[in-house]
Amino acid sequence: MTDRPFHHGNLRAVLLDEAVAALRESGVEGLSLRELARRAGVSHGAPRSHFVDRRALLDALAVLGFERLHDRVQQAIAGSDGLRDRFRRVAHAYVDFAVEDAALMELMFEGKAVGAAAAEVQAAAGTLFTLLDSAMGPARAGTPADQDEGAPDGGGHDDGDHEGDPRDGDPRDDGARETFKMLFAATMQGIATLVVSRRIGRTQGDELVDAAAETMLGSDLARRAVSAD
Amino acid sequence: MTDRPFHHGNLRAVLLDEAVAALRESGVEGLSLRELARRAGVSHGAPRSHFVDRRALLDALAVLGFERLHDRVQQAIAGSDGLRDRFRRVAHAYVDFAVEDAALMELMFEGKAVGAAAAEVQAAAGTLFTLLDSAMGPARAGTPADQDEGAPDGGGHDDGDHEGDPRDGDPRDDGARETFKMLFAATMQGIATLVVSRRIGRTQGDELVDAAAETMLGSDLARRAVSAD
DNA sequence: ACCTGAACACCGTTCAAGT
DNA sequence: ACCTGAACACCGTTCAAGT
Repeated sequence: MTDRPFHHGNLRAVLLDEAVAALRESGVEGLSLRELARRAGVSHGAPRSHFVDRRALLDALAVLGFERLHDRVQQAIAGSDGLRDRFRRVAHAYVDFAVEDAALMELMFEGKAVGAAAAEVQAAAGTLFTLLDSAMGPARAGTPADQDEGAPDGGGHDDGDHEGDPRDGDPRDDGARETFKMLFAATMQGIATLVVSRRIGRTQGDELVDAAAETMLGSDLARRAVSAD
Repeated sequence: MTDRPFHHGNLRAVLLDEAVAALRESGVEGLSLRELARRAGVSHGAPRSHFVDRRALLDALAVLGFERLHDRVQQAIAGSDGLRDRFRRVAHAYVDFAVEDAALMELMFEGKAVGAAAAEVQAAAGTLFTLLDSAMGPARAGTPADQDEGAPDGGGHDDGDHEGDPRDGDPRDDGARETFKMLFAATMQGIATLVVSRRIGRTQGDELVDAAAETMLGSDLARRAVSAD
């Protein structure tokens, strides 16, 4: 209809959408700000108004990626019936997303963001991990399991400094929950990597997801970390 | 000593070494052929004699990466005592390598190589996976477990076409072995990714490796796939 | 506030020319 | 066989100028 296509108030959103598509076509290395500007019908300097540099765009894409994955996992949870089924569905949703948007996933787990952008990415990741936590069934009373929202540093030591009594039953319970959750994310991430790198086929990947889900749910760790509804 | 540094017969090796160092400093995106040429003291066109383009260099680096990881795993196996200890040491060696040389690892599992280069990378990966297989203890008699050396394609269906008798005991045994091995690689890969992306700390990563090793060794899958020495 | 377009430094790739 | 150096197209980034 109009002569000059769009690029009015929503250039930022257009660029991000175009970027997601470009990522699927040619990966992170093939992602060019100038090419994006061309696709959006603006001059090569225009993106600068919304992203100070290429890194800023990449960081915004990482945040967007975590949001989309969060939605996918949420849908998987919504359409599930019981702990076992839920666990399996979430696992498949996670790996499917990681395989379909491999380049986006790469940006989400690059860890190259710095400063405020890094905090935003970590926050988006934290929201996803909190959702994964909720998929593990209700947490122990008094342990809301949200200690992963804070700083990305820490040292990994979280024992022996907040209980006055050395024997207050199950002192490592939310530690197990945290471990289980991260092990889940790591395993699904890794399976996706094997598929993307063609080390295994897609159907073999699906079988691996099922095997992993079974193994994890049947483990000693699960007994301490996961609870039925 | 000499005025013009080196670059005589071994420019290819020099470029690869320089590239590994550059990868550690500035990642895959920061790797530039011209910069490498400068570091090696040759003109920017010189690398062309050894690598037809940037992709060829990246593929060569992937192969080199698999060889180095293979060596690390082999050392871990050599210095271990018993199945459990061996398993744990290999796991840590794998993750340590992946964290220290994250950018190299990225190249190893990108899956962007094409043609002959892709076959070379797959072959190098196959050698590593065969070693991982051997770390799982002796295989069943008559199943040398080397069906992962072939083409990277397949469809994932490997049942019901080579046994004349439908009930020849443990028909899925080496299937379990394959699954276990790939699940191992996937899990360690994923843990490394979480560390690199700063989603977890290094010490937390080490704890995850131990938890994963324990969970995997104690699984039903392990009972079918792994054998004591 | 947002976009244009020239300018600059850097890059990968190609190729004739040297040794 | 291996390397040089000019040439070309592309890129990210900066910035004065427009609206």
